Amino acid sequence: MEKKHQLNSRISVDCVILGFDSEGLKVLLIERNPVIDNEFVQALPGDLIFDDEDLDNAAQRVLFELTGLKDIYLEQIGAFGSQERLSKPEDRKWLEAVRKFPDERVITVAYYSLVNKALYSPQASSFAKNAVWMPIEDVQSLAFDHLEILQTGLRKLRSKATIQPIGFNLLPEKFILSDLHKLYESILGRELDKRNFRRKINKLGLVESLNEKQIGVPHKPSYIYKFNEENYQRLVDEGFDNFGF
Amino acid sequence: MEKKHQLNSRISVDCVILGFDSEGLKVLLIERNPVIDNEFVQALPGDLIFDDEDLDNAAQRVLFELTGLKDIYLEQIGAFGSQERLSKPEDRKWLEAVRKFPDERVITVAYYSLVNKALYSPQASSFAKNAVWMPIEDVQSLAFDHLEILQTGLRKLRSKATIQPIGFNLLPEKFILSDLHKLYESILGRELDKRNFRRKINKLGLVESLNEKQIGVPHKPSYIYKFNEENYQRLVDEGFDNFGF
DNA sequence: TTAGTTTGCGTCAATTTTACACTTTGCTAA
DNA sequence: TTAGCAAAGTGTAAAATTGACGCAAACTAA
Repeated sequence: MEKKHQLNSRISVDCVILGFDSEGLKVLLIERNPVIDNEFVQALPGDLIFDDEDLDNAAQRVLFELTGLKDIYLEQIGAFGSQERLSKPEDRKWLEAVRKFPDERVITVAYYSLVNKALYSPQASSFAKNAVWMPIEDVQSLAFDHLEILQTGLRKLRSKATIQPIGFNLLPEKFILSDLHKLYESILGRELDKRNFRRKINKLGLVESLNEKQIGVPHKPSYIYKFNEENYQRLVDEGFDNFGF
Repeated sequence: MEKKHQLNSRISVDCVILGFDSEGLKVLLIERNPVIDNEFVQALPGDLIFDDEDLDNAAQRVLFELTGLKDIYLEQIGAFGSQERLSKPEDRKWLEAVRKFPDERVITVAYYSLVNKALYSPQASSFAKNAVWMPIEDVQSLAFDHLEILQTGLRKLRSKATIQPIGFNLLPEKFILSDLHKLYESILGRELDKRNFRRKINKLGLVESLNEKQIGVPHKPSYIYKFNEENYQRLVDEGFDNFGF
């Protein structure tokens, strides 16, 4: 049997940044500078890491360099290392245009986050021509294996949302219950009965009512709520249920 | 600002192989050939990948080369890429003894599996001097950041076990309910009421009774069961609950 | 004043959870 | 043969949770 070699590879990071607003879930994509014609290939923000930075820092840095987004809590999705992940023709051309060693194998470590879209205005820079929020249901094709990464990230988010509360960073400090309701429906991708939803939220003590109401809305105004930090944190730590079996 | 470089790194894989038997959960560790004195450092089985193999294959290969274990279903835990992960003095010495470029940064991708310990007899080879099953509660220190990897793997397993049935690959084809009961107690690390446990298993249709009993046991013999493949698979696909909220 | 819209309850039946103890069966040792 | 051990196997009642519902209240805009 022939002796194989343990050669070097490069490591990159890719970020699945999901943004929530009243229209649903969107994902932050960059459009690469076209190397041929007017081909705008969309991709997750991602790039090679430096040799002297931790993975987590690299993800933060790369995200910032490409989109201007800063101080985002990123959670690892996993590593993607298929040999063919860079071999689509349009990707090859782009790599040849921008990389010193376009043939070198790259293994990527993906991260994700879910943010309150209203708080962030991405600004494309570096090799990103544009940075756009794309409704997840409209995403058709992405560079490299980024579609697979996106789907894995979404699955991870959904699974996480059924175990832990979500929303602290996603809603403004003061919000109404139907915002939270919509958030959960968006994430889980299905309808949840309003009354049962509210009952559960109340039982968990996840939110507390401020004594304020909406004003100027053309319907019965809602009370305004904030998260109960103590209970929220407890549920993050313990999870909703530890058997579920 | 100084221009940083995107240098090469090496990629390794590490395997957290958990084995279940009547005594509880154990983890498969290798002991490296000592480079000084009689220092037997324990480590997860792991090594650098080749440049022409997928991560998943690399994990299979490395596990086989070090321990002889083959055809094990491995699930990714994630990537571990801290800069200091190789910098403990005893690890440095070992790397200097066995690696061509001991200073090069290595990012590792970890995998885990839970197997029926009785079916596998690890045989150390390559740079592994010994391969041993170690009760997880006895693991004190491991090479590199392997303790952190082990803990992350355990957390992942526990979380998975509350969402999906577990046991198909862990118990022999025919087993008794108290085996399954012990399995769940081992994984979750807490007691489960026998009657409630059995009721739930029955309701889910996870197992079906063969018309056989244990023989030769010094107590009332149990009926022998097998998994109901159909229901088992359905629960793997659907999970126990998809809101849990 | 009315129509339109969303909020914010509340209830009932069905299911699930939790806590808890005793009898049965077969073997073993006296 | 018998007594004792060890694990198997079973039932029930109270409490909590779920799921599927409908309707009145509050506010604006026309």
